Amino acid sequence: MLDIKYIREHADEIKQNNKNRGVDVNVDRLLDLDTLRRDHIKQIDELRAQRNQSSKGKPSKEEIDKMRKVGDEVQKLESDLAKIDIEYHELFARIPNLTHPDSPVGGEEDFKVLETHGEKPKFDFEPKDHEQLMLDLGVIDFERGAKVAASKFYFAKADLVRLNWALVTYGAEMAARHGFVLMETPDMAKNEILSGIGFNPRGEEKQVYNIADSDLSLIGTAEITVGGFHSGEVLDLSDGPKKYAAISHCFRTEAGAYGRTSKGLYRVHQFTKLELFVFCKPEESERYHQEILEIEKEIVNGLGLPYQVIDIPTGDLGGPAYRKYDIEAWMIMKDGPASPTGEYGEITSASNCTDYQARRLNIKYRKNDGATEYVHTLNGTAIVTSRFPIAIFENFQTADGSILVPEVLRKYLGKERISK
RNA sequence: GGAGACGUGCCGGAGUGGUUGAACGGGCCGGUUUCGAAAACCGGUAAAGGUUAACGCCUUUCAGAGGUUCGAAUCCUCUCGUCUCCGCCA
Repeated sequence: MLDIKYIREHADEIKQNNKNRGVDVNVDRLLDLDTLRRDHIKQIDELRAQRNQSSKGKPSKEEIDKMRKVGDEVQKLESDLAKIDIEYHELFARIPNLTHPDSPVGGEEDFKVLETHGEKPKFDFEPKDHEQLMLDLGVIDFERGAKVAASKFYFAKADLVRLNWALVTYGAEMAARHGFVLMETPDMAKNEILSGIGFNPRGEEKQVYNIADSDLSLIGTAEITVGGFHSGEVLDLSDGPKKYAAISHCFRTEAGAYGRTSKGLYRVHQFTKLELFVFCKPEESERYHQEILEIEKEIVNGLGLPYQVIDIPTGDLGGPAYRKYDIEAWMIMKDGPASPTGEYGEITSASNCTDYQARRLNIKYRKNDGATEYVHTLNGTAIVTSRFPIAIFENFQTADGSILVPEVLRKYLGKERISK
């Protein structure tokens, strides 16, 4: 959510920004509704003031009659206002965040490569993709995942489980070293928290599973629960920002995603993720955005994966992000392009959401002068237990079909090679 | 899951239909006093929205939503949460 005052005063900028982001919202209609809305509020306030004036003492019969009429009028205006509010909020919620001036303008394929690290592997044998490798090693079972739950669910087994745990532990220790407080969160959240973070819990574009007979949904990322953690609070940031590394299961319907890269583990309905989240002062958010990216790079560097860092273009930022960096690891992905380059697949994503989420979730901090102001929120992936293993299996496979475990994981995994 | 109690400001805690944004106490901030401090005394201490050039004025908010009423923190309904007891369980 943006500041309606800002939209009023910068309508043209907002329209251009929406266009860059590929979002079609009728800004003029929103501003009309805003005017109408304020007009109604003004009238209601005036009538209420009248009524309050008369209710100070015990009113006479005539006064009661008069006040009854005022009351009716207020009620009518309020019901009109309620209707206006619905459309107003519906439009307002669809306006995306402002955009960093350096974000490349364009669609999904117009990303900018900022950095490239590591050497792509050279195999002196025919390399396999992760699905084949995992099936051969007996560490994954998609068929039974489909039997028990649905297609695109899976059972991880044996050393894949150990690898997942090792990755999470490795990532968590790295995050903790950087001052992030470790957290396990609920795997469900109220729909109002989902929308506050920018997920749409209902409607055609929804990406989440709803829980029947309740106001809850399964979370698509711990970003939702950690963001909600401080909702409605005024934070004390005098000792620095609030930094959390939160682990949760993540559930995604991936509706409409078929046909995109869907081989193996790349796009599944459930995975586990360690998410970094920061609540900070507005002037610090660009700095912590860099810090999150640096930690992600440290994690991926430690694993020895070849990767590139990309600056996400305006058309692919989603609603809440002001700027977003993804790390894409080199992958085989024989089945189709993981990213538009055809060679790299997203394994992490770091977003600066400025005050967009904080406004909706009402998260502020107290400034030195005692006033309050919305915080900035940032989030980034530390570890994901689906795409990290993809990259590890595909990059570190050997001629006999076994997988060389990255050095940093060996102490957690207890072995240096995953083999039959 | 069953039975009961409760949910008021930064905190404790009054308040059962009409100057109650809310007594009283604590905390915090400012001042007086003091060489300084403590104590004492005095004053201040919410947020959101509307309006205004500004001072200010107005509206809303006593868990949340809805209802009754000319008028609700106070009455009614539902939801959420907390506590106690029972059951169940990791």
